[in-house]
Amino acid sequence: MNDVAETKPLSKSAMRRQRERELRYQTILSAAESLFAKEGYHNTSMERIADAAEVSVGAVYFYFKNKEDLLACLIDESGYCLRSVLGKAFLEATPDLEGFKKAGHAFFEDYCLNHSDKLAILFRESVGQSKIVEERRKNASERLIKDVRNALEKVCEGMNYEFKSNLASEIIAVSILGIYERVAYQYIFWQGNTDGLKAIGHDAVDFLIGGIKNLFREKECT
Amino acid sequence: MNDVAETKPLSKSAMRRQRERELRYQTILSAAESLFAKEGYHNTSMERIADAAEVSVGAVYFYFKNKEDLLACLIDESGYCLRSVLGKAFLEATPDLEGFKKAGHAFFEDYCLNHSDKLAILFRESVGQSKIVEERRKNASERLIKDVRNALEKVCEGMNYEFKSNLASEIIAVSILGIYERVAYQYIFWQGNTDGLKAIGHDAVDFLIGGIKNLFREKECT
Amino acid sequence: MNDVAETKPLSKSAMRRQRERELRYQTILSAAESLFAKEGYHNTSMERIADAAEVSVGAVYFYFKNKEDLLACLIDESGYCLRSVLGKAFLEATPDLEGFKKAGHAFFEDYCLNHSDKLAILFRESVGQSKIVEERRKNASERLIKDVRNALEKVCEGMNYEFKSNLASEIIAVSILGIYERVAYQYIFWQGNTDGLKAIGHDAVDFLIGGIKNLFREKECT
Amino acid sequence: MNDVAETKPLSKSAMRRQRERELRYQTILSAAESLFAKEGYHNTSMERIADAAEVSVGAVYFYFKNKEDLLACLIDESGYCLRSVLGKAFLEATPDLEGFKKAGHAFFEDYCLNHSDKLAILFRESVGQSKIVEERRKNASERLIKDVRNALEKVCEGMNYEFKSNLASEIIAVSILGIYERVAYQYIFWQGNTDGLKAIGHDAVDFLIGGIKNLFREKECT
DNA sequence: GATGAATGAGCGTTCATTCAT
DNA sequence: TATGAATGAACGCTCATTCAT
Repeated sequence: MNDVAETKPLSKSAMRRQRERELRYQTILSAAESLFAKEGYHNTSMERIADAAEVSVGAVYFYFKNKEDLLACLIDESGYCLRSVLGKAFLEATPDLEGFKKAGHAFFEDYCLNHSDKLAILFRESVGQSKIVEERRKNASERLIKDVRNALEKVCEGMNYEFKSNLASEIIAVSILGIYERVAYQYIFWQGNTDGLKAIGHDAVDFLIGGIKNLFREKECT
Repeated sequence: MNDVAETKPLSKSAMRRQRERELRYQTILSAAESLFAKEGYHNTSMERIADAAEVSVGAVYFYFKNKEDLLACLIDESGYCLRSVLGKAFLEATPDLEGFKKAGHAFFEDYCLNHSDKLAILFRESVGQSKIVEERRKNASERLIKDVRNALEKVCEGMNYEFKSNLASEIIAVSILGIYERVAYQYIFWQGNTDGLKAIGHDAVDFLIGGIKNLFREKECT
Repeated sequence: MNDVAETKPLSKSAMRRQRERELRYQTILSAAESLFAKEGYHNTSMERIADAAEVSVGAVYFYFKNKEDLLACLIDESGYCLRSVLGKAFLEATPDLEGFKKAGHAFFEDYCLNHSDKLAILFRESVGQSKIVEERRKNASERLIKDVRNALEKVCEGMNYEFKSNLASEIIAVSILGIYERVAYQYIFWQGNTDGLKAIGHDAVDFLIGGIKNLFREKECT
Repeated sequence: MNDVAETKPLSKSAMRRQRERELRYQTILSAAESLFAKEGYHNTSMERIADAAEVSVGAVYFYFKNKEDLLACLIDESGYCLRSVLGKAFLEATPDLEGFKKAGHAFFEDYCLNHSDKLAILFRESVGQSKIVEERRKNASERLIKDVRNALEKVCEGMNYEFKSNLASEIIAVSILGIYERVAYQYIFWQGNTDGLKAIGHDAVDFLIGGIKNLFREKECT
């Protein structure tokens, strides 16, 4: 695992194997993602995943410890993807609340629509499955919360605001994620209303912006 | 068949049987609720439920069609209980946003703490289990949304406000529930932070009040 | 159980009870017959039978020892009914082979069509169920065989024939029943061809008449 | 996908696996056959079959869809075996009614005695079990009927006979099978009279030969 | 006599996981 | 590395039968 030592003498065939390994890994993960999202975690057997990935059951176990691990990896991936989508939106925005608007729209118009399997994994299929899975969801959630809090801090600084309470920034972050999750659940999973998502997202973003503002106050002079 | 005639002469033994039936029903339901919440839906076998309720497996199947039905009934109960808690808070409040504050605090300080098993059923154990269960959750959710929207309408009238958009009242309702759910999940299920829930709830309520306001505007004069 | 002693002092209410008892017994038996024939013995639960007979499960067990007993009684009834149908045909016929023709037609045109539930019980639902049931079927079969052999003996006498072998009369009887059973099974249960049954029966009867003749020979003079 | 190319290079280990697979399949099927025949279909649990075949329950389900499938396969096998036994007898006979005599004797003296488990499956254990099983029995029956009718046609041609009616050949076939079935049932399953089967078969064959003749007539000159 | 709630052994079936090849 | 047959514990569910009322 020493990168320097390993990097050089990698023969061509070894490199090809490496590439194939990663390809296989991703193929299996994708197959699982799609099946978990479409059929449900418990309705998807390991054999079914192997079939869909066009490998043997044994191969799935070569790349993943077990079924739970497969789900855990998908949670990580889905969480990472969501952070990317939101992060990109924040980066492109001015350091005021515009970032939160952009991020909100990115969630509803990009993540929900273009990564709906990941959405399903993160907010539906991985819920209440086991200690380990719940731990992974918690971690993914915490990373997201941290990102949002960082963005929040920047806004604070940029606008000379402070939080009304110690907890405020965390509560804001959790609340925003709650809104994302539930609005998506309601309109994507339950109503399949993908067309109206832009308008829905618009109001949801307005709501959360109002919420943020209400936990800010202008910084007192010292 | 004559209701009046039939109602009265219900013999004492028949009445006792009726009572016992309902008691048994509730005993089983409670056992299942507790086990589902504590061990997880999939980790709880029907035999385990029967044992906990001190009845035979067959008895469980006499009162409930199957395991799924047990969960569906628990969803209904949990949803109903939540509506009661929130409804009571609204009733005791003035017809302005105070109702939403009271309801929020009721959720965090009453429902989350005194009905944590129901919380777990509604927001964790019943997620992503099956078509039928999801349908039941959706229905429970819709009833809650309707309640919140009704409360919203009253505030509108009482304060001469109107919604910024057609969707606004629904989005508000969904968002509030999203905040409830996620904040509860974060601090109860993941952090087990029951002591701080009052403070947490306080900020969360502030957040959602800000959100609501941001989707209101003063009614234009005609 | 002494018939003479019991017969006289039967009070009116006792008689009514007796009648009701027999009515109930028959109602349950009919319900079971219909359900066994239509849904299959194993697909019919005791509860289902009780429902159909509009009595409680306990009542069924009051009149019948168990499910097996219900089937055994139905076998007896079905066998008795078949004997009646065939016996009547024999009685109305001349003491030559005409009786066998009439009996054959009676089987296909009366028993198969008017007592198809009994047919199903006797030839389908009771097959291979248990030692006891099989014993009952054997007994029913033996009574039928005896009847047929008696008819055969009469034809022998009347026409001055004798059997080619000791076994002949039994084999004839068994074979005739085999033809009845299988032809009925083929055209009723498998093809549902009730309309063509007359023509079918005609050929089947011709076949068995030929068979009988082939095991007869003219009695040698002594 | 090229059959010629693919057939050859089947590696030795692959071939051995193939052989083992088929062996296992047959072992399980045999175990089931024996148990179904001896204990009855409903009294035989899948676990019992697995034990008898010295494999795990899972292995049984690897080779067969379910218990019903096991029975269905056994029906096919039993039907095929019976066709072989009868077919061989017909082939060895002259193209007159001798074939039907030989086939009859083959049934009673070969099939009934050497394949009594198959006899039990075909005529006892598979009766009235389910839609699917009944369908399989019907198919097996139809193939047998077709064979017999073919043999009948040949006799017709060879002896310049014709059938008395359109239905005749089918009725003959069905009747013959009915005689086989019932005679076997009576003397094997009910009386366990294996010793007398030759004599019994002799008379039964005489009976059915008489039956056939009675549905033939000499072809009219044109 | 009649009821129907309660029992609980037993069954068919699934599927995550392993391991010899 | 890759295969896929084999495992077997575990589960949901059924239903004939009983028995207190």
